[in-house]
Amino acid sequence: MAQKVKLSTIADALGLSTATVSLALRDSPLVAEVTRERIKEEARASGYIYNRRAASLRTSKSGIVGVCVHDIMNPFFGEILQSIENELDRHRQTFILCNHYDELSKQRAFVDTMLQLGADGLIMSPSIGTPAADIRLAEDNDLPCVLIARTVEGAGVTSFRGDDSYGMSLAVEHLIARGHRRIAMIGGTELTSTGRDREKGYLNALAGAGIEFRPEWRVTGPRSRHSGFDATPQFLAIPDRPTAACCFSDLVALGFMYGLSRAGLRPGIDIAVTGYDDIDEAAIAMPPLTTVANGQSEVGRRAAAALLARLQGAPAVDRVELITPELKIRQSCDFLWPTGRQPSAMEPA
Amino acid sequence: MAQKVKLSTIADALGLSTATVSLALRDSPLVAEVTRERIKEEARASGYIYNRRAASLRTSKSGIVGVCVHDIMNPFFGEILQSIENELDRHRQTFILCNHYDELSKQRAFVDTMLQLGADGLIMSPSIGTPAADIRLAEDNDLPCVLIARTVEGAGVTSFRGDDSYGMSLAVEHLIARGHRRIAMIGGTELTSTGRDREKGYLNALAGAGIEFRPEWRVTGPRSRHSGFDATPQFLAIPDRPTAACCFSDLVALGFMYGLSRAGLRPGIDIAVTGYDDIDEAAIAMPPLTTVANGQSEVGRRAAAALLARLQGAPAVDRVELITPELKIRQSCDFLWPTGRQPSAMEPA
DNA sequence: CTGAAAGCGCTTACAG
DNA sequence: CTGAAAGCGCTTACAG
Repeated sequence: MAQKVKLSTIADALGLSTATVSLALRDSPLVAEVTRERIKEEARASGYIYNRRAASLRTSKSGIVGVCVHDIMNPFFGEILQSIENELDRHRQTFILCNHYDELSKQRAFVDTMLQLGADGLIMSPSIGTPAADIRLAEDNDLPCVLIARTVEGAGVTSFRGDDSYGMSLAVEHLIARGHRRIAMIGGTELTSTGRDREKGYLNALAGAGIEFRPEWRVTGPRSRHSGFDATPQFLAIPDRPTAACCFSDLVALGFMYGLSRAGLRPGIDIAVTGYDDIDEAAIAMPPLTTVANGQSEVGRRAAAALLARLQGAPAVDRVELITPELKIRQSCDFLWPTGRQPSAMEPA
Repeated sequence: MAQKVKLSTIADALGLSTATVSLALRDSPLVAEVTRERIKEEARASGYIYNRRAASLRTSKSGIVGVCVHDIMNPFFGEILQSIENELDRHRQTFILCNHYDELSKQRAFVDTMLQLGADGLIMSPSIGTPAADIRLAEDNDLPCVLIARTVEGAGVTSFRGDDSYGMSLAVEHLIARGHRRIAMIGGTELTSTGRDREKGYLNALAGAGIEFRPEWRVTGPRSRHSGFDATPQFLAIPDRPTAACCFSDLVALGFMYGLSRAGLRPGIDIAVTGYDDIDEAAIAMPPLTTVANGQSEVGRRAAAALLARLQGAPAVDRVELITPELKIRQSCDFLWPTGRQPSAMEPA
């Protein structure tokens, strides 16, 4: 390329002013149809590239929405992200993605960048340890925020997520209804609202059935497939071994089932297992995973819509919007292997 | 917040010029130590936010590197992205991520945005159907590109990827060495260099062992876990059924193994299976997946390093840098189930 | 060591 | 319907 072409290049070539060119390129009816077409043609022919920094500096709108989550690779977020992206696309907002891996420093670097770039809004699944002040800092600097999946107390913004406590109780009640009395819960942490709420649901369901919870049933920590796998030995070592395990997420359940198989146990037969999220894989897994649909695309859609409303000037509202989860019964709590042989789930391993 | 604070706000408060403030904030030795500290303190106290658009407009450097791949949720890319991010972080470049889902229009929108934002560079796994001209457009507008995972002929830039043909031949030769003569290949498409090269490796290995390829062995298409699962019936319907399948990727293999189990067949026993990529899950899967390590973190690291060199002024070079893959033998080609029972892989289903 | 001034490429009142 | 001019918030020579 010879010289960078800018508005004035086009204006000069056509004997017009930059004002007219600027207006025409943005389809302003103020510019005569013919002029507009000549301008667009010239822009195309000269390889003009719109300088968004300059425009944004002038207008203080950037057309950018930042989206930041802790685990981009988790299919749970995949679905949320896709529905956010759809919604944003339709409003011609550019979607900028970030994976903070639950590292506060990474999240802060991203929020800073968004601030410096003059992003119009932010959607995030807040990192473990996010202080409310971090959210308020963004809000105070004209960067409207909407939260997904997790809640930050006192942040003063809306967060969209599934009703984790209710959802987990659905899974545990299902297990209880199938005759299980010793039920472990694998994964999740006190450090997130998700972990706390799902544990609450587990405990509530147990209490509701008059089952006395034993602390050794609670295996905290795992939030990924691999750590679900790694938790298996700890589960197997629980005295008076539970016959069932409700897992923090599908990923944890899937890894845990691998671990069970590795130990010579048959998930769904020797040990009943439930997941959480109902990711795509749950339905094709072996055994197909009984889980809780978490409404991810609704979370994404509504979060994006809420942010878009904020961009139009709607005020921040301090509220959590709960999406009602739904139990998906498949076969991981009572599985008939294709060979035709089906021992009872209660049969000792 | 009352008023937006900018350089001049700080300058006025301290009785200095914006030039001095600007210099001080960027740690210029031109500014006296004491002055610098006073300025930084004032910036902190007043909640100053650096306006990157303004700076970037002035300097025509943005500190942004765009990264665009077709499947962010694939752990294969997860590892690449993480190593790119590490490398970029160390050079204080902001990493902006995009998932183009193999849709050319999404990729184009992203490249456009990067151009308009004045990004410094671009790393991408080009979408199916990317014309070389798309890459050249970016390069011609001062946006240096480096490709990963896939190659675009004639683009004139460097691409980093595994030696797919060699890698696949490793997997197939392993199968052949274990006695298999009827070997299917599941997944991948002619539309990407990856698909073409892996198929080439499969065909070469067959030919090298004097095995005559039969067209019905080639099940094209699947590139995800779910489509690998869905391909199972087609595989099972192949006349004179193959005893083994080499899969296009680990994800395809994992889905295919689910499909096999669903059909009452035992992966690793009734049908030998290989994957490709060696994602984290391969080692914990049941059966543990024999696969080909594809050097993803090296791909990421080297691609980032190459881009960084371009940002320093290194010229574009038209070359493909092949990372040598490595066979990882686990048990999916010869599996001993924990129950102790181990039928031959050749035994009819 | 610090300051005054120009300029990056847009858009937006304001005139005409 | 079109143009002249100011200004968004920085940084960079250039002076002093």
